Amino acid sequence: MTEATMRGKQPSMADVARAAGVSAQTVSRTLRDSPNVNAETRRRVLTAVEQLRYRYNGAPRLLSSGRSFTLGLVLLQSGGYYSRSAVTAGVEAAAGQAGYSVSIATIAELDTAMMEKSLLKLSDQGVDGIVIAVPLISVTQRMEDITRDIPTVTVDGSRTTGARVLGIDQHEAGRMATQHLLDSGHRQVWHVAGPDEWIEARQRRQGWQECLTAAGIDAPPALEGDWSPESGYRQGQILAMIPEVTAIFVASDEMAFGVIRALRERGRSVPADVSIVSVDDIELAAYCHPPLTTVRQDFYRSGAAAVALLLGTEDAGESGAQPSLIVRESTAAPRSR
Amino acid sequence: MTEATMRGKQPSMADVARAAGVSAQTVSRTLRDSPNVNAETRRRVLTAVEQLRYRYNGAPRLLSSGRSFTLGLVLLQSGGYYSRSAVTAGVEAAAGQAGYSVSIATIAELDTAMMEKSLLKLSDQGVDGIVIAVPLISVTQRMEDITRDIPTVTVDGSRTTGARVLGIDQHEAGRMATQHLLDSGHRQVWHVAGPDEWIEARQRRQGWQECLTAAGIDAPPALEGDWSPESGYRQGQILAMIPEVTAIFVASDEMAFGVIRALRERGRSVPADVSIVSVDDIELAAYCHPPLTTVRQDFYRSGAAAVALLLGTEDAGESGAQPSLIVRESTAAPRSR
DNA sequence: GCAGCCTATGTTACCCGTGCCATTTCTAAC
DNA sequence: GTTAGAAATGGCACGGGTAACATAGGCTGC
Repeated sequence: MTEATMRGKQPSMADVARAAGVSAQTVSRTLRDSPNVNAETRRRVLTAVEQLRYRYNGAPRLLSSGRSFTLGLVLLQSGGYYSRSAVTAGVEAAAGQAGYSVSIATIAELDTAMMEKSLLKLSDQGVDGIVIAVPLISVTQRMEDITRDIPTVTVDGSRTTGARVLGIDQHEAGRMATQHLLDSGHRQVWHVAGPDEWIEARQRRQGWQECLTAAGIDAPPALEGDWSPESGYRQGQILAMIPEVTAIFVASDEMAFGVIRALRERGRSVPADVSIVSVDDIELAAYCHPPLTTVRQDFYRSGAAAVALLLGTEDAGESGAQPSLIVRESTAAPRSR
Repeated sequence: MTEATMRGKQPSMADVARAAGVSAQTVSRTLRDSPNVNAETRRRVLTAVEQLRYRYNGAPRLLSSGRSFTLGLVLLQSGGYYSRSAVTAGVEAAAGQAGYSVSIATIAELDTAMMEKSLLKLSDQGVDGIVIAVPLISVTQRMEDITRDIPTVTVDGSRTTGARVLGIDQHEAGRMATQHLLDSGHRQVWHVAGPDEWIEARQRRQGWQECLTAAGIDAPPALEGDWSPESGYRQGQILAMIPEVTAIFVASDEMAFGVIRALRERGRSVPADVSIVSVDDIELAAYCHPPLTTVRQDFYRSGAAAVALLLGTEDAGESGAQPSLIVRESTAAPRSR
């Protein structure tokens, strides 16, 4: 029958304090697990919280301390579903552990204008830090301006200044994939790369290139997709027309699906005629036909590591998990001529 | 050289007011396009805003309004990567349009305890509404308690009370898939269902069952997977051993990958020996071997519709898009005996 | 018995945009 | 010239959690 009960308003800490017969400060301390609260008092407070259905309100803290205990996560809407999910889960888990919540901003396309908008949106929300899981290489001045005051970590991307970058060793992934094909007896390895804007695509390509160079092989021109299976299909159609192609390193599992389909349609069998190695090890990689030989990466861990870096809680520098080659049936020795 | 400039802090309206030689109230009015502001004053204010790089701070308004303008989104960490991404994007887009931000809570497993924890976490964050994209049928009293004060919408799930449910017509999806197989000449259709806890799995199974019943066929027992390709593989191994199986309706594309692999390993070809229809139309469905005949659903739209429902901004009840059958190569007429 | 310290709790001020009301200046109408 | 009203602007309080400081007991050690 109190006023607070009658009105539609949410109860405040003051209401709880009144009900429990303590001060608001004590309520605050209780809810934040501050050490100096008597067990009996705590119990009374928690009972009052329960009864009044009190819900914490973060706005005042944001107002006075400037900290929201919220991290922003920028994601690309399409493509790379699997890796994105894993990164998201990793970010959220690590953030949650540290008492932070995660606010998302998805961008429809990889485009600096949308990127700016997302960053601005998160910035307006007062996030304490930003994890960018969209590895855009070109960075505008405006983006720099927005993130100047907010700690920012880019998962596997590149920023010109200020922001830190968490690198998974994509270079090594490219090298491993290529080396496996060479070890299987192939004399040349072709490559379907991701978009050149993505630093992980670049690194994988560099790993491929350098591995070939180290083996004394001139790398053929790389073909470029956009991570979608459809783009893999298009590049695969081209590769299917080149008779000497016997081994292809594809920059993602999803594109590899497209490449394999194109090859099959042109009568080139995998792995009998052409061997394929890709990167990601998505769940479906083991269940398609043929099961994909691929380089696995731990995206969950990357996401968690990004948060650790942001919050300065990382235990050590060894945050990035090493890639590992999973050999399945999409690779074989080349047909002897 | 003013204090505000020296400190790392963001400038406030008061700083702008000082710089422009007006009161904070006038700055507020100017920025909100209030009518009663002199043109010359407005110009001075805007100049000061520009110079000080003032950026609006929403926290005080949140404080006064008691609303956080944040929605919570509960997601399952594993499985159904594609649909989850699409739902997320839809939710975030619709929320963003309405001026809301989206805070995520992922749960590792489909489990009521984790669910409660997630809801509690979002509740503690003071979200204005919750979208549950984890369609758990069993709902605990505690969950009801937590969400009593927060508008909640479950995408494709079921809640006992209070919370609203946004249904895609999964029933129809199951019916369409089954009917297509019957139309192709099959006399019997087997089914690999999703977990019974998921209402969408139940509905799809019901659609399958009723379609068979309507055709005067006794439905065989349904096999149950957990949405993962691996679970599809296990059920597929069983079905491969039953000679009379010529047509299978699989409740998700990802499980269908597993089923096909199991059939292939037992020497049963798709679609020559066994036809497969699944649901989702993930991007990879068109690029595997054989390309999947599947029922497409618009998850993005579901996510957006959920937010509309939550915010009461929905234009009409026709929020859920109808499923549509995409015929590819995993279905064919049964081998004539 | 008192200094010294720790524990438990209360009091006050602050964060900053905005609603409400007060005040000033100017114009219009009689 | 006086009054009514509009336009432009300022002053003040409010919202709710929390840092910082203040206060009141209780305990230890000599």
